[in-house]
Amino acid sequence: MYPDVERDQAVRMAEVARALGDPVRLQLVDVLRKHAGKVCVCELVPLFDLSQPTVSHHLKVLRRAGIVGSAREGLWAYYYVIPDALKELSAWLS
Amino acid sequence: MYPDVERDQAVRMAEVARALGDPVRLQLVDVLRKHAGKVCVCELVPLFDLSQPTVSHHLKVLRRAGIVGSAREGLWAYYYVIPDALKELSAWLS
DNA sequence: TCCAAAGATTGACATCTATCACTTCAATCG
DNA sequence: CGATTGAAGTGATAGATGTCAATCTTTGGA
Repeated sequence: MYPDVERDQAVRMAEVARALGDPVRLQLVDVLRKHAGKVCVCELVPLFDLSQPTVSHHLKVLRRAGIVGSAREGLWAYYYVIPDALKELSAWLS
Repeated sequence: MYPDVERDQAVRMAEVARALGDPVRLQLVDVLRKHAGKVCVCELVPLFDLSQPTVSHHLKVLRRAGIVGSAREGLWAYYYVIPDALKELSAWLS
């Protein structure tokens, strides 16, 4: 009925969707996007009623999915949304 | 730093994203969308290297997330994408 | 050199998930 | 009615996930 032109693409997009499939991670991305720059972890943690390691874990999931990147500056770690990381999924959804 | 204007919205969108966070389910939605009408389960099952109950399970997940609907017609069950089900997430991603 | 602070990692735990074989349910047709 | 067929439900199981307390690592300052 249908050739699987989509298999690899589906795997990639599902990976991104799964990473966004948690309210905390979706809000993290939302904050990072709205700030249009890098945000310190120390600012992100107080936004949630979660321990620091848990927030760190969610950021790691987002990083693994290629949605965010991080940069250390001194004691602090800054996170930012990787441009175009959401593009493929966004285009498919539209 | 940021008021949680997004909490409920984030929960809703994350629910949709999580449902799309599996390659099989994403492909199911893709097929249903492209057919722009209802598709019989008996046509969906052979598209995947999965048992019929597993495909049925994935369709149930999509139904619970409000992404697809179903209609029985005689022996057959037809599934279709619910219009606007992906709208909120799509708009946020854009 | 030693301490304090930011953030990541680890270990543990309970819960959820994807999958299948098996069974059940519902509807059509002899 | 009885048999057949499409599809959903059940039970089981291996693996993933979200969370925290405790620990480790790295960096900057006293």
